[in-house]
Amino acid sequence: MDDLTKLDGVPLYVKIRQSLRENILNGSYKRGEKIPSEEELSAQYGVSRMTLRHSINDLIDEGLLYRRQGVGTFVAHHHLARDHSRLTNFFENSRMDGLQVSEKVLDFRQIPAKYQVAKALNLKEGDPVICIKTLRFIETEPVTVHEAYIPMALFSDLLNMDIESQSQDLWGFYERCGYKVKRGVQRLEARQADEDLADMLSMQVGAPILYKERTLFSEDGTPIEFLYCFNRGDMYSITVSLLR
Amino acid sequence: MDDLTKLDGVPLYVKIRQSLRENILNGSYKRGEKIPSEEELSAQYGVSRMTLRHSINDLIDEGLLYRRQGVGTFVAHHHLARDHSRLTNFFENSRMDGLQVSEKVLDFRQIPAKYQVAKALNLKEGDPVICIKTLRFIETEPVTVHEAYIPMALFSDLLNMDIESQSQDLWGFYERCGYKVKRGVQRLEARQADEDLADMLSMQVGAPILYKERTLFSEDGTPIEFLYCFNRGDMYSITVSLLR
DNA sequence: GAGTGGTCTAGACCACCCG
DNA sequence: GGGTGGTCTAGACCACTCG
Repeated sequence: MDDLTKLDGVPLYVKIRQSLRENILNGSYKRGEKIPSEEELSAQYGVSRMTLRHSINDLIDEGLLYRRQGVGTFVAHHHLARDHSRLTNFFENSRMDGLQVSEKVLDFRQIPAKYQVAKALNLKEGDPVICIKTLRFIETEPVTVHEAYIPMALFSDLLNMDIESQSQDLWGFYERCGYKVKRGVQRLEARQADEDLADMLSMQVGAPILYKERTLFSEDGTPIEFLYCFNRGDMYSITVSLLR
Repeated sequence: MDDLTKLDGVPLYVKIRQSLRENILNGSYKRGEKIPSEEELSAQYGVSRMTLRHSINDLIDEGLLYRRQGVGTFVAHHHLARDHSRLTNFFENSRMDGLQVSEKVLDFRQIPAKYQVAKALNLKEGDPVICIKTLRFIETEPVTVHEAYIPMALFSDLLNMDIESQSQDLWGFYERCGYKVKRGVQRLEARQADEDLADMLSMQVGAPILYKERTLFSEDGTPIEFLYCFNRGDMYSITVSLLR
């Protein structure tokens, strides 16, 4: 039993979680039905009940299972698409949908932080930040103007690099600097295109824009990036899933 | 030790979690700093390490702490506002901000489900649903047209009730019927007001609308409600926080 | 090597739900 | 009363990080 852990370095609760997930997804455990009790399953997998509960807790967090005290553990009726409960980035998202995406760098330089940027990044007004402004395309159509600000104090290396090679994988760059993206807070508004935006996004002045402000944080809570994002209303929607 | 559990019925890990949370929020444990090791803390609280880890895991989920294997457990630098990572409803939200909110019922009747509604609620096209359409006001300003559909099969009781008394607490009504709101998936778009919307929301035709579609689910994954929501762009924004 | 978190055990008693 | 999940223990060994 413990041998299994040691052989491949994969914890038992991860293997059991995977096994249970397969049973749920392939229908061995049917939607709405009770799965075997924790005692039964721990005997079946040859582990202690605590270990088995670790696996089940993970699957409950994913929304695949739910518990009713004194009754049992059940398969949820509806399985939420996992993608939408997670923070993802534009290029990941679009490429998963099989779309051709590209971008053009409009601006890239160090500037002093304005009030809102400084506040979001936990800096003082005027502290140095790097501004990366890009225009993003899906299949040759311009869809998004993207204006990101990152603290110079954390990411000054970027100025010595070729921005064209980094701009499509900023999150990877952050991670290589020791700041892995873990959480984000975003605010969404409906706006209208002004002349500049209309021009860049090939739309009419006054056409709807899905406006997004977002701050990204690493696991330790350091603000990594503050972003303004202007999305063509007719080409772009945002899906999120939330817990009560 | 166990006495504590029995006296008031509050589990130890909940008490310890609360104690740790207080130490973090009042600054006894400072942002970015290491808290005592798990062994130390479990001795301090007089519990086993597994119980202590239960408390810490909860605080990590909340974003207050993070772990680094082989190093220690640390207080996160930034504490996300908890409100925004959770599904909340209009009246809760606005009243917490101290605003006067009200609503007018525009439509309330049983109809056959159209394709999109049926699909979201896991019904067949034409299955009976209840439509509740309302206009919502903040401080006498109309801000939202709200069009909810709920399965007749689950909530037929509503037809015998006074909708005016229930419409501001639909989630409470769902819960009293045995379906507690637990998860939701929403999709957001920027649109423009057509003549009807412009009229209802006292705005000009073509003005920006933050459009939202949302499906609510109970813990067991049953779809409870499907919603179309048209929000005045100049009065309404939506904030969400997400995990990577 | 010392200290830390990651995993795991083999039990135990309790609270809850249902027939 | 019997079955279920909820909580808890007192250890153990491992993997990782750092000085």
